[in-house]
Amino acid sequence: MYRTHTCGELRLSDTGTEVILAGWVQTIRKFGAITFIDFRDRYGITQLLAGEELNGLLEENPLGREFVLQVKGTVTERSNKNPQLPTGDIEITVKQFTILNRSATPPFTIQDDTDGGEDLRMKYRYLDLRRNAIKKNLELRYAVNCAARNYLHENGFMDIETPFLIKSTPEGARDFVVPSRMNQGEFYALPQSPQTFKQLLMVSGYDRYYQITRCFRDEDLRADRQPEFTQIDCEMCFVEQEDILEIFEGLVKYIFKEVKGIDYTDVIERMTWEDAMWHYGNDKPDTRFGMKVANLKFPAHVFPEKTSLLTSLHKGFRVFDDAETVVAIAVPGCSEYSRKQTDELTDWVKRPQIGMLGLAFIKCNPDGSFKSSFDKFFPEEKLKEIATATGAAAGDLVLILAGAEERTRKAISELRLEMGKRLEYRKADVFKLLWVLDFPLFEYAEEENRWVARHHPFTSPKPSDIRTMIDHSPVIDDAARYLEHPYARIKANAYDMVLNGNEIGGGSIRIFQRNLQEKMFAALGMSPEEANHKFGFLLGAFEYGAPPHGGIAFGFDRLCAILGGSESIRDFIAFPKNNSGRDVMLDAPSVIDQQQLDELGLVITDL
RNA sequence: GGAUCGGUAGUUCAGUUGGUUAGAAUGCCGCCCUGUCACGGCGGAGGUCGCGGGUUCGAGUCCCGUCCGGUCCGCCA
Repeated sequence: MYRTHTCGELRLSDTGTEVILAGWVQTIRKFGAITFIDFRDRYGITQLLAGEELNGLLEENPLGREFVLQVKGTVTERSNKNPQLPTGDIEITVKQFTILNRSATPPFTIQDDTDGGEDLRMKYRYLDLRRNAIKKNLELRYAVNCAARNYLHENGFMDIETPFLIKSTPEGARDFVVPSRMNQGEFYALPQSPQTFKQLLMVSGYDRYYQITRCFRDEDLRADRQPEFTQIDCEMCFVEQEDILEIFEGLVKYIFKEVKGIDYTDVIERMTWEDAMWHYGNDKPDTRFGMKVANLKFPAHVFPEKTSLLTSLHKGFRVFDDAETVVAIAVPGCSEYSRKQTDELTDWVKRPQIGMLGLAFIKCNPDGSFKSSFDKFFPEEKLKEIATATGAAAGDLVLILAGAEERTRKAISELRLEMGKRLEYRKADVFKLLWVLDFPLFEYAEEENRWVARHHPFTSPKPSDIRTMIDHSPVIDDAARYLEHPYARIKANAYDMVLNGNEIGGGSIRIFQRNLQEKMFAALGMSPEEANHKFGFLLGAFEYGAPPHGGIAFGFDRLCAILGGSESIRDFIAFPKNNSGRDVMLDAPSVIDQQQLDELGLVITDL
C-alpha cells in the first residue's frame, strides 16, 4: 500500500494515528537539527517534521524540490499552528521515508504565484498543472461538466457521440483537414461543430440530444479562442424558441447553483439584436453596468425603426456635420478629468485597433455648467441639450465619437467597456446573463459579393420573413447599398446567451423542410449541384419525416473561464495551444517523415 | 494578412544621452541555525544581452533584416 491518507485530509482529530503518505516535496526548510517539509499532492499540503534521528538518512539521501516520497509517521499536534493551511494544526512526525523518484530542479517555482512566464509554463505544462491555481481551474471545469451532465440527464437528454472524421464543408470557418491513406487524394475534415449530425439525430427521433464535445476551427487565435475547443452541444425536437430559452436558462442557473453556489433568481433580460446594437453598439453587451449609448445622429437605413434624437443637430461643427454617425456615452463622476486624462482617452480611441480620428467631450460640471472640447461651435444651452440626451447628470463626463456608422458604433462600444473597466463596474464576481434575440439571418460579404449566413445556413428565418426570402432574389445590383436589400431585413430564429459581455452560447430553430433549406443554400450563392454535393445527405434526410427542431451550443471553455473570473481560457484547458496554434510542449505541428507522406500520396512543395 | 509590446543569469526583471569588469530579486550549491511555514544569517557558482548584418574608436543600448513569444484588428457560419 502506497498511502493510507492524502496530503489534504488529516486534522487535529487524527492526532496519534500512524499514517503513510505519498506525494511531492514542495519546499524544504532546514532548521538546524530538524527539517520541515511541505508535502504536496492533489488534495493539499501536509507538513512533515524530520527530527534529529533522521539527519543521517537525510545526509545520505539529500532531498530536493519535487522529489516523490513515501513517508511513514505519526500525526502530531503542532506547537506552532498555521491557520492558513487546512492541515495547519498537525504535522507528520516522520519515522521512515522512501524516495520513490528524484526530480531535476524545476525551471520555475511550483507555487500559486509562480515566477514562470507563460511560454515556459506551457513548455513544462505537466509541472504547471501541479500548481494550485491551475488545479482549481480544472476542478471548476470538471464541476461545470458534471453539473451540465446532471441537468441534461435529468431533463431527458441523451449523450450521443458523433464522428470526428467527417466531410469538409467550409461554410464559415476554415476546416482542419486530415488526409486519407486508403483514399489517396481525398481528405476528411474535423468538425467545426456536430451541427449536421445533431440535426440528423433529430430526424432519427432522438428528441433530446447533448454532447460535451470537441470542435475544431482553423482560424487565428486569441486569449479566448483555441483551434480545438469544447462545446456543450444540444438539440431538441418539437420545440419553439421559447422552449429552448426556458430549458437552457435552467441549465445555466443550475450550473451557477452547483458550481458557484449562486442562486440566480433574476429574470434573464432579453434584448433584440437591434436594441443591443442601438444601446450598446455591440451584439453581446455587458449589462453589469449602464452607460448606454446615446444616438445623436445615425443613418436611417441602419435603424429604420428609430428616430434621431437630434435631427436638427446644430450645424457648423464639421466633425459632427460630416459624420454618418454621432454617438455618446455619459461616464459617471468623471467631469473633473484633467487635460492629461482627456488627452489620454483621445489617444486611446485613436489607436489603430479603435481607429477614431478624435474624441469630443462635454464636462457636466457639478455646479450645473457645461464645458466642452468644441465650445466655439456650440453655445452652452446646446451642450446641455446633448448632455441631457445622453442621460448625463451633474459631475458626469460625456464622451462623443463621430464617424462612419460601423466603425464608430464599434468604437463607442469599446470605449464604453474600457470606461466600465476603469471605473471598476466589470467585477469578475458579478454575473449578469442576457439573451440576445432576432439576429439578422444574413450578412453581406462584400469581398465575396454574396450573402453569408450570420449564424449558419441551417438557421430558420422568422416565420414572418419566410415569404420575403422566397419572393426575392438574393442578387444585389449595388453592393454599396446592400443594407437596402430585403434580405438585410430578414430576421433569424436565432438566440445568443451572453454572460458579462461574452457570448457563452448560441443557437437557433433550424430549417427542417427541404425546399426552404434549398432556398437558403441558393440565397448563399450555392448552385443546386453544389448544395447537393456538400449537403445532399441533409437534404435527403429532410425528405423522410424531419421534425421541427432547434438547439443551442455553449462554449464550455469560455464559460468555465468566466465562472473562474478569468479572461483567458488557456488556464482552463489542461493542454492548450499557444497564439500561433502550436503545442509548445509537444512541439506540434511538426513535419512528418517521407514514408508517411508516401503512404498518404502527399507531396510537399515550396518549403 | 496587419498593428503593437517584448526577448539580458535556471527564472522574473532593471540597465541612464552609445563609454571601464552587465546588475537586483528569486532559484541553485556550500556552511551555520531545534518551531519554520515567503524562515533567517554568511559565502559561492551562474551571461554568446534571441539570431544575422550595419553605423561607430566603441553597441545590451542606434539602424536594417530575421526568428520566437504576448495582446489586439482582420478572420472566427
